Amino acid sequence: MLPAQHRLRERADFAAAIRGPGGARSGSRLVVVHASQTDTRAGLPPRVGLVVSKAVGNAVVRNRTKRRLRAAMAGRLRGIPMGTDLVIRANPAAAQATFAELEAVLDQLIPRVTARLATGGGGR
RNA sequence: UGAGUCGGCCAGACGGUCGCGGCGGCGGGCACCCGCCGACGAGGAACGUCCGGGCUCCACAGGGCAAGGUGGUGGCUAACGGCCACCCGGGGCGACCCGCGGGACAGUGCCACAGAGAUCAGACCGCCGGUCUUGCGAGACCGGUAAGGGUGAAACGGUGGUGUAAGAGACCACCAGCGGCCUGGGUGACCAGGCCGGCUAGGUAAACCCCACCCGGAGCAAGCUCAGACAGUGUGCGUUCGAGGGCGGCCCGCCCGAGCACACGGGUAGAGCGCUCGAGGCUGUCGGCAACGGCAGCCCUAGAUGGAUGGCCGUCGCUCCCGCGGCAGCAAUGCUGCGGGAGAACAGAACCCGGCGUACCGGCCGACUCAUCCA
Repeated sequence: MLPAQHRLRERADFAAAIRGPGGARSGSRLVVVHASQTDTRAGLPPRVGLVVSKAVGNAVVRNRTKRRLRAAMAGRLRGIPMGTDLVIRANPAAAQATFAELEAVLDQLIPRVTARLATGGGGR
């Protein structure tokens, strides 16, 4: 688990990051990254939430996938702007990916969504 | 040594590094939070949610019906559809294994195809007797017959005899099976033996049904406490002659009872408790064939809530494959050394226990059976 201040835990926050106004999204074969920024959280630490559905695998596979994504994100929190909420959604292919592959795809996708937020825009 | 049966256990190990959860301690601080240290932190099935309980709420959890479940006997247990022992039936040379194992003389239904006939059965062929015809080979009609053939999963006991025109439990002996009685053994299911009877009875209850026994309902989003939010309006019924409610159905009884139902509109779903000390685990001992129980000592062993118990790296061990060697052997093959490669299952607590069922790479230990060899 991530430190408590970096955890996204309310259902409403998940919905806002995935579907809310002013959100950005970028995806690949392994994962999809959603991001949003709201004025009420300006200056607060970034938060991350994970979505791993049953399509990914059984409980053991889902747990392992979440733990790897969580471990990969723990070292990348510094690179995320203050006040940003991120939701990482795992695709079924993520279950077979190695840790290095997951790290590579996150390094590619996270700068892309945060840049889209900065340009004021909902890059869909 | 080979083949096999049963039972139990394990579920890679160690180290480094970066993290997480609740708990305890210390400090900053004392609203809330942060830092450091310490021990602890998934399974044999945590799984499926198929049974049984505890616990919580429904006033008590009452009677009957319906529905549902269970089904050899005795025991164990909080309880069970579980477990143990035994009985009966079946399989195996054996260790042992398998059985949804009450009732088909309470009633109803069904039994395809084949076959002449399928449950108050049935004369197709055959066998026997009589009458008639005759070309003396036989044929037709009437009657008797269930011993033989043929069909079928199943054809109204089996073998031998008496008997007869031919036959038949028509009669007799023995055997099988059925019913009744008696004696002995066992708590019992049942077993052993004797006598008598009528001579013979199909299967299916996982079809309806009958019998005996069990069962109130809902579930931790149970339930309790606190905090917070909003906004009511209209219609109908009713206040001991009573609406409505009592958590899946119906009736009776009992209880609560001043609000309830419907339509439109509005709001909330946050925190804490429940939440882990329990039919608890381990060891020893006693009783019991055993399941299990009694006693004594020691131990405390996950409690998350977008959901912790992990991510990454290294070393060693295990299994399999390939290559090159060594030893034993006629050979198949077995053991072993080095190098390279691959693999490591099924699966993740969510109130807690007792079971069942299902999934699973492999490894270890013990008891026993059969065959062969040696002594």
